[in-house]
Amino acid sequence: MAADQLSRVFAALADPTRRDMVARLAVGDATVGELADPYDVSVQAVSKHVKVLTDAGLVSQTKDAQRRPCHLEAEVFDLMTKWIERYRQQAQERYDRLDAVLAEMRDDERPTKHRNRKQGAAS
Amino acid sequence: MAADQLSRVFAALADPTRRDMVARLAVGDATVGELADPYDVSVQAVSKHVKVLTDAGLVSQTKDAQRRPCHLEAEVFDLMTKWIERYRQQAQERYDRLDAVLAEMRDDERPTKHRNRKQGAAS
DNA sequence: GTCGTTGTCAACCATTCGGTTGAGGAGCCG
DNA sequence: CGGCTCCTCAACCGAATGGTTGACAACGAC
Repeated sequence: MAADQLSRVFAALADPTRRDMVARLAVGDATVGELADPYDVSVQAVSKHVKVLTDAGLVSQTKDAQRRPCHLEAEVFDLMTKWIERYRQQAQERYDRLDAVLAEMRDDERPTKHRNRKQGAAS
Repeated sequence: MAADQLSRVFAALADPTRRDMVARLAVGDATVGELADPYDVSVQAVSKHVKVLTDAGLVSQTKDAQRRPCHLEAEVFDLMTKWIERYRQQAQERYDRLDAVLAEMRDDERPTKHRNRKQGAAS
């Protein structure tokens, strides 16, 4: 199983239908039936999708008679954003520094092809 | 198949191993073998992971003799961030100004029964 | 109470996924 | 050339996924 929350969140959003549901829920809460409406799949399938979103912490459900209004939880988005930003920044940084590194390498060696690969082990 | 890029990106990052690889690549480029090193899985499995990341646009590979140095592509992160931010903001907004306003706006639609429900409808 | 609505659970099916092993292509080195 | 390294492709396997249908619990409406 996906185990950790981040995995569950990403997995949940990997499905276009579920992303679409999130988009809809961003506008306002909706019951399972309302969520199911735009799609030609069965209500059970939608119920499953909602469960996936709920397990991921993206959605919470309350009770309203037989209905189960779904509410979008904004906090989990921060979890993703944090992860993404972290590595995006590192990658960007590294990219920005690339010129310097390349210049140095260029200066250091002539095109003897590879001699000492691996800039991989940085820091 | 997942079809669109956003789906592929999210699906790619849904796997902890692949997220880990991204984390590693954020530090610096690495060959497939170097990527495989920390894990107890076969090189072929890692190669598959790299392919998934590549198909998602998160990673690019170049040629260096037999090696295939992997490079993290920062741009795709923006695609995700954009999507996330969009709906996070909507959800947050909606949360901030509470249901009262929307419930009022929506009070007129009320289909014959149960008027009690929240602001479920989206156009 | 009975009926209709709403949603979930369970079982099943086809496909996908992450892993394996085996084969082999590409490229350096001796 | 032959051998070694690095990596990918192909086939296979078990588990998870997304969908279906059928049953049924919960609840309001009559």
